[in-house]
Amino acid sequence: MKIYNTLTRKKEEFVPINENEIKVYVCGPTVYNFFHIGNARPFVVFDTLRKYLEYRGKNVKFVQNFTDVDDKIINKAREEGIKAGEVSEKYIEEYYKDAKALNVEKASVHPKVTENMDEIISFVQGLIDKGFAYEVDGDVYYSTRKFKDYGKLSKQNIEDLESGARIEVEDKKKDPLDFALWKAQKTSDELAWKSPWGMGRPGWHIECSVMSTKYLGETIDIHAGGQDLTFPHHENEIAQTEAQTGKPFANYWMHNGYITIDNEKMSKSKGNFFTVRDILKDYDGEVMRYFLLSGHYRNPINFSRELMEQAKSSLARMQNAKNNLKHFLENGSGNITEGEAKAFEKLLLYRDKFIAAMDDDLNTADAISVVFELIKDINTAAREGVSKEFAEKCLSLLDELTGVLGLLREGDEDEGFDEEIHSLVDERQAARKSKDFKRADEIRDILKARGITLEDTPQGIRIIKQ
RNA sequence: GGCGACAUAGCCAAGUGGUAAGGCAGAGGUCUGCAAAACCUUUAUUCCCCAGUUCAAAUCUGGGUGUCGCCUCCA
Repeated sequence: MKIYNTLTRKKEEFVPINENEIKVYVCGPTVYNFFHIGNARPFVVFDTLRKYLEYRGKNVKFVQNFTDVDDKIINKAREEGIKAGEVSEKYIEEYYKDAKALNVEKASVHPKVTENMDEIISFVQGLIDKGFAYEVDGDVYYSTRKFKDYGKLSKQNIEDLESGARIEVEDKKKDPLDFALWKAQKTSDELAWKSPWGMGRPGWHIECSVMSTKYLGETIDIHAGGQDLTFPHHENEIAQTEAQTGKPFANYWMHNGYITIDNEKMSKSKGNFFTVRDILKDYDGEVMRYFLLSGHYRNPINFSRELMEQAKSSLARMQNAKNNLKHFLENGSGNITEGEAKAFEKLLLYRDKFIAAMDDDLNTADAISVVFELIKDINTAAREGVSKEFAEKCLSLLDELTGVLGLLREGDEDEGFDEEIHSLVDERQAARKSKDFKRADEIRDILKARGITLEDTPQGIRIIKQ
C-alpha cells in the first residue's frame, strides 16, 4: 500500500515496523461539546484506513485520545456550574454515540489525559533533565531552538517562524518560539495536579507524545490527524518525543484536508460549524460517512445540504442493489449456472480493482466508483432473474467491499412488520388482482406515509422500510 | 513575509505522459395497471489561461489568473 507521507511530501510504500501489529495514533477530540463535521472527517477517514488494513489481514493497534483537560472544558464547566470532569464525561459518552452512527469503531485504546498525569509529569521532567525544557514560576516551556530538526514536518524554518511569531504580553518564555509543556494553576477553580513545579496542568501538545509512546511505543507506524494540526501541534509532538527518546516518533504522517462551508474553513473560532448530532437529525450517519469518503481524504471538501442530498441518493443506489439481492435470496432458488459462474469470475475482478484503489493512498473516491461498477453489472445480470446461489455470491462480494468502507451495514434489529401492515399489503394484493387500482394505490400511499415503500417486482412484492 | 493546497460537465468527483472513470441531477426509451427499482440511449473533441517540451499533455516545465488554508484554539 502507498501512503502520502507529510514528512516527505511524497507517496511512499507503506512498510510497517512490525507486520503483525500496525501502530496507529490519531489525535482525538477535546470533549467539551458534540463533535462537528470537521472532527468527523479524520475519525471516518482513519477508521476507514483501519478497516482497510484489517481487511488486508493486518492487526492494527489503534489509539485515539480524549483531551479531557483544556480551557474550553473549564469554561464550559463554569458556564454550566458543574465540574470539568462532568463535562468531559458527558461528551465522551456523546462521542461514542455519534461515532457509532458514523460506523466509526472504537479505538483499541481511548486514553484520557486525566488518567495519564503521572506519565505526563515524568515525561516533562525528562525533557527538563535532558536540557530541552525549563521552568519559570511554575510553568514549564520547551526550548524549541534546542531541537535541531524543528520544522521538519511543516517545512518551516525557525527564522521564518520567528519573524512571524506573535508577541505576547507578559511572556515568561525565553524565546517566542518556545511552547508550554506545563501550565501553573492560575485560579483555584482550575483543574490542577500536583507536580514538581507546583499545582498545574499539562500544555497543549504533551499529551499526544505521552499517550502515543505509552500505548504504542517510542516509534509508531502512522500518526494521523487534520491538516491544521500539522503546525504547531504535530511539529511540537515530534520535538518533544524525539528529544525524549532520541528515536523517530512516527514513520508516516497522514493529514486529512479541511471541510469548508461556503468555501470557508469550518472552524471553532469562526463559529460556522455543524455538529454531527445536528446533521443526524436529517440524515443517516451512513450518508455522512459516504459524503466524507466520496472525495480523496487529502482534498478539501465543501459541505452543503445539496451535497448531502446527492450523497443520500448515491447511497440509496447502493442500498437498492443490496436490497435487490436480498430479495432474490429470499424469493429465488437454484444453484449457480455455468453462465453465472463465468459472470461471477468477471465480477471478482472488481475486488482487485477496489484493492488497487485503496492501496493508492486510500483512494476511497475511486474505490466507491468500483463498487458502482460492480453494482451495475450485478443489476444487469439480475434483470433477467438469477439463481439464489448467484445472488448469494454477489451479495457477499458487495458486502465485503462496502464493509471496508463502513457502508451498508445491517441495522441492529431487523424486526418484521406488524399484523396491520401485513393485512394492508394483503388487501392491496387482492385489490390489484381484481383490478381495483384505486384502492391499491390508496394503500400504497397510506404505507408510504408511514415510511414503508411497496415495490411490485417479478419475484413478488417487496416491502421496504425507510 | 515564510510554508502549502486547489482549479476536470448543471452539481460532486477519480484520473499525474497514450487519447476524459464513477455518482447526483436532466432528457428520451424499455419494463410496469400506474409507480418504484432496474436496464438502454443521451449530457466535457475537452480538463482556469498563455507559452514550451514531446510522436503524444488534463497529466511534465515556465509564466499568469482565481480560490482556499497554515504560521493563533481548531480535525
